Amino acid sequence: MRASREKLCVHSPEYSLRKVAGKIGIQPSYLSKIERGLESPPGEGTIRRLAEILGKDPDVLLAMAGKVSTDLQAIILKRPELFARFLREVKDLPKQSILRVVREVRDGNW
Amino acid sequence: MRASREKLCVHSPEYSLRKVAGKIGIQPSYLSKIERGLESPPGEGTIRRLAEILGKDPDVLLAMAGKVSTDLQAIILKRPELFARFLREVKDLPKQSILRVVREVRDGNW
DNA sequence: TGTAGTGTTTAGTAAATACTACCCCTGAAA
DNA sequence: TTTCAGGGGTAGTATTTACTAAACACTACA
Repeated sequence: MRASREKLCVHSPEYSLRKVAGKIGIQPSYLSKIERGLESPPGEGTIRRLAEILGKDPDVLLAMAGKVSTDLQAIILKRPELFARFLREVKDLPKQSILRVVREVRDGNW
Repeated sequence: MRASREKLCVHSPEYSLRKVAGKIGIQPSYLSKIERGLESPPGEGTIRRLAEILGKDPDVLLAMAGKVSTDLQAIILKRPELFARFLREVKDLPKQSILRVVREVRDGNW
């Protein structure tokens, strides 16, 4: 994650630790510790703002922090039996099968 | 949730507040407050033990507490892009469609 | 030589989470 | 009539989460 920021920083000083920390509304010292893994990862909001600035997928960044987005949690919480079963059944399937299912379902080819 | 326990309690004194609290390893006063909604819901472990004793689906009890089981979270965290997309695409589908997907996928009709 | 910018260190904190420990009152059975 | 199981009340606590604030050290450059 540090690497992402530093790559951007080479091209523009807008991505220095202090600038980025300022933009996402945290202290530079805190961001420094997060990047070096000395501090447990920040909250969801902070991770999302960071993802946006770095141009990363928020779900992936959240996953790196061991967190599941609250909107995904809300989806599961609305129908817990259904989605619990769903996830446990498809969890080991190859990506292709799952994507195919998503596509078929979404396009209504039933 | 209180109702579940009390229903069982009518038939057997094994389900009194004290007995149940003892079995799941918490103080009776704590269980009392949880049942009356005076206390924020307990941790996942406690909810799971309670679900087992009351014969309830742990995923449903966890959902009532606003929590998603850590094993489901782990499934998402392993492939966050895939499952995030998946959940957002199927979230509004009727139960029947989703169950059908589960069945098709599980039975390997592909 | 100073000053502007870089990342880092140290110390601390407010709020939430997940409880424990102990005491109280009531109503039915012994 | 006491005793004991039932539920309830009050207060406190350890741990975790998600940070802040202030000072420190290094580099470059003007």
